[in-house]
Amino acid sequence: MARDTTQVKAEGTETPKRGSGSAHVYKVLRNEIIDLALAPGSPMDELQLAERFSLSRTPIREALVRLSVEGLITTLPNRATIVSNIDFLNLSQFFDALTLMYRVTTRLAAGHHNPDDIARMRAKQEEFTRAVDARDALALIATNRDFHLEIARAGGNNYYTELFTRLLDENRRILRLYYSSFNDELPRRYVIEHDQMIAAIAARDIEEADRLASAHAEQIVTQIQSYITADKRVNAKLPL
Amino acid sequence: MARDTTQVKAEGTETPKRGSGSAHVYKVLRNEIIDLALAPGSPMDELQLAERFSLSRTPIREALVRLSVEGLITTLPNRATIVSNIDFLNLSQFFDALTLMYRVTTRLAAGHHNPDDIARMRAKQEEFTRAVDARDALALIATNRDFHLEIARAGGNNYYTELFTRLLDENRRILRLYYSSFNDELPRRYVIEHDQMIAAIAARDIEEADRLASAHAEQIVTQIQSYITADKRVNAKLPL
DNA sequence: TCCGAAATTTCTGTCGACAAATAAAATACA
DNA sequence: TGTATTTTATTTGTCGACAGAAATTTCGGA
Repeated sequence: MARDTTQVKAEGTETPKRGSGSAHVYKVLRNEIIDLALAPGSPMDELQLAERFSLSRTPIREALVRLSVEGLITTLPNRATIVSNIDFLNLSQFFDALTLMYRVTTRLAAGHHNPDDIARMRAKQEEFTRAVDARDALALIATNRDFHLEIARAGGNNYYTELFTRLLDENRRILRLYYSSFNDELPRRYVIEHDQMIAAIAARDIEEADRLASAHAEQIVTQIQSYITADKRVNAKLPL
Repeated sequence: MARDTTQVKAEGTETPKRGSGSAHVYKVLRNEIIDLALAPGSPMDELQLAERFSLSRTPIREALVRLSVEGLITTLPNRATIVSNIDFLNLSQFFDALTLMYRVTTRLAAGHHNPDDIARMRAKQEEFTRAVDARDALALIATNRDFHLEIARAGGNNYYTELFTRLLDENRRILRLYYSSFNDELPRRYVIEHDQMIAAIAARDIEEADRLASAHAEQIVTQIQSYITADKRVNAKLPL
């Protein structure tokens, strides 16, 4: 019973606040999808979700539409909507876009940032370092995402930040598949690379920031690729 | 009465087809927003739209959520949802992203295309040329968009195609403001540049394709900028 | 026992209605 | 006459219900 997720009580158990219903459902489901608490392919029954969140089907439906636009779920017309599969066939597209966004956002951050941005990056980097020290693979994946999003925000281009968010979330979903095979080597290197990136951005050295971002992206891409090729059950994940 | 758009009859007046209601509303509204038939800031009354499309509020609402996620409309909580303003303050973000997508998609097309792709590009380019010959500014804007989207599709990266679609639609919206001030010079040049781009892509000359895409983007950006600076009523469009 | 058609069930898409929240109008007061 | 407050009206957010489509089950025939 993969869909038997724990009941979610409305936060505070007080005023559920008019209009917040669908937003709440959206956030919860989104996190569950990204964290793979809801497996790709698992059905999203509206009636079941309505019961779980103690809401009518209408706000549930609104949340599902939002998720659908973002590509996190797929709706079969007149049939069940399911959690979107991770598309292992188009991974190269994904890697290409991810690398480009790493580079572009880092470049922009190097050019556009203000002191507050650097402070925020350092804070996120500290969280990331803590996750590495604690050998908490899940927190590591999440904080790494947040760190790079902070750079994107500092870059100040919303079009890039939005696409990058999507890509990093998808990345988080993929990495989540392999979190058990994490070793200690790579994360250590990531900590160092992150520090270098912050330094280059703070120094407004665009070319150096770009170089570091490229190398960092390369690391992550090859890491994922090695996980995938090492996975003997790869055929189990290929959507047919 | 800017919102008094012509009544839309269900296509064919036959079977409205279950499940197509909201999709239809979405498409129609999307086009009207992009074509500026619905002016930025104009309210999207659900009841009014329901009456206009002869539907209940539910499918209307679903379409509005879709548009909202794409940023085409803005929803004030518990209040009217309005057509999003064109953000003249963040134009540089827009130009930056547009230029990058022009370049990246053209590069990918030069590397990934197959013969069918070239044929499709030529077809779109022919439509564009016809619009230029007919001095039809509106068709010119639309067919230019379609031409470049065809290149993006040939490139084969859905992440880029999606972002590029958004950017080109936003561009179409901006250009629509200035269609009356179009002269004959620039479109002629665009026809030539488009032909050169097709040739470079067909020859799989990635660097040349990139160079042409950059130049093309530069043209368009400076064109828009000159329109904006020449517009004395610029303050009327600044969202306050 | 196995296969195909009919019946049933399940779930989505749509509808009309009600309640909360905001905006607009009306009223009271200085 | 101008401003603050109450009242009304409009509009969104949510709900329960119904009808159509698919999937599932049941039933009949070979």
